[in-house]
Amino acid sequence: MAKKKIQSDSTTEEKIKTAARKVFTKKGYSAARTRDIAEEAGINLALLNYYFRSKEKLFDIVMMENLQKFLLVLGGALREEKSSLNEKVALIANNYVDMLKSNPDLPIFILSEIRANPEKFVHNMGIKGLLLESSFFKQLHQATKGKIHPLHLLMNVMSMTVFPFIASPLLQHVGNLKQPDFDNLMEERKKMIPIWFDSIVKGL
Amino acid sequence: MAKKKIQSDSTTEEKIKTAARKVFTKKGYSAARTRDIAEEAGINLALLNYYFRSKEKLFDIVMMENLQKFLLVLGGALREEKSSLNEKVALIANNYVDMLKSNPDLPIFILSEIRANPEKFVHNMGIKGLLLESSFFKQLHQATKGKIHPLHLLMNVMSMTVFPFIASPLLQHVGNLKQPDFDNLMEERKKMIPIWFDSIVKGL
DNA sequence: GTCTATAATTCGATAGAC
DNA sequence: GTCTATCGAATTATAGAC
Repeated sequence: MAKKKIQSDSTTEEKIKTAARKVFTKKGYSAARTRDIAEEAGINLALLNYYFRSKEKLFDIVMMENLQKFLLVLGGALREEKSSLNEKVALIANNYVDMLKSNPDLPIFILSEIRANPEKFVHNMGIKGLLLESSFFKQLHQATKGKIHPLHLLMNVMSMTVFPFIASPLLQHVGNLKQPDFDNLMEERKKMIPIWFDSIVKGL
Repeated sequence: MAKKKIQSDSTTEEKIKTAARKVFTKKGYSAARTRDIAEEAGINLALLNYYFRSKEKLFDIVMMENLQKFLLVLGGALREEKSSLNEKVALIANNYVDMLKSNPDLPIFILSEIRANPEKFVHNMGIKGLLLESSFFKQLHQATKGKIHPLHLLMNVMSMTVFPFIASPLLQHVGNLKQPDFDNLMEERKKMIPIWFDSIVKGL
């Protein structure tokens, strides 16, 4: 408990983890090279194995951190007990857009690696029954009036928020957008997604 | 023009391409092994290079085919001149769900590879100005009443349709769904997405 | 056209000096 | 703890027999 956490990247171990996070998240497990990580960290290749034993063990750490970062946004809404459904949707949209503007490669990294290795990562995610028993899910269920599965509404919120970041290179091309244009659209979505969500619910 | 196309997989070249399509689409460029492709095709490794010269050249063929398959669904809606906006949305949702049920790895493959190599694949896509000048885009623009960027509406349709397939391993886990349950949800979305889209437009 | 055998390179990991 | 040097396995690609 008495950690000596002076700075984030002060120790060699932290420098390697920071570099690994950057390289793995950008290129994925298979395309990432341990030599790239070592160079990015400004240390020698041997040190990587000295601290983390293998590429896979280092990757697992990065994967778990990234998975937690991604699910924490949704988890934050689940822990809000007394807020309304629309407030939770607004919270999710806002927090995801803010987080993904700084981490645009995160969703496709997570979803690719889970798909490549479901049995390995689909556990230890801590939200197995957590979602289905949350007040958020109950609110979703009420909003559907029994007409559709509550998961549809959750899919819609997650889709409209996260997908544009996954498809951004394609969207920017077909929409003839520069990066600032795209960022502006994402900012607009923060306030529009709750409105759209409300329209969907009212139209059921 | 006078092709001798007897069967799809009759020739060795076609067998290799079919195997490559399967392995590359499932695992991506970096994780795919030419040996896996050769084994999947039931031929020797040397034959792969005899027909396609290199892993990368074979990959480029698969990538272009997959990119075309993915964009053709959207392109189909762009070519519908006289149908209404809601009809086009229904067409997109139906065709994407049908296609992605048979090719669940397709979207994440395309979007991952484009992200890994934007400058290489973002060209030759044939829909640069095609979208912005289409009657579909004009209809989207009219529907917004000048309140939001028309791309938002396109993003919403694509998101709600495609994203669930990208995130299916995660969604099936947190929603406690088996594969048939998930497929049923996707079938429901074919008819719900046009309704939800209409609600969004009316709520603007 | 198809195969076996192998070359050439890359990559993850380790031994050993300091 | 950190480095240089190198090993061994895996991978792409090719040479050459049939």
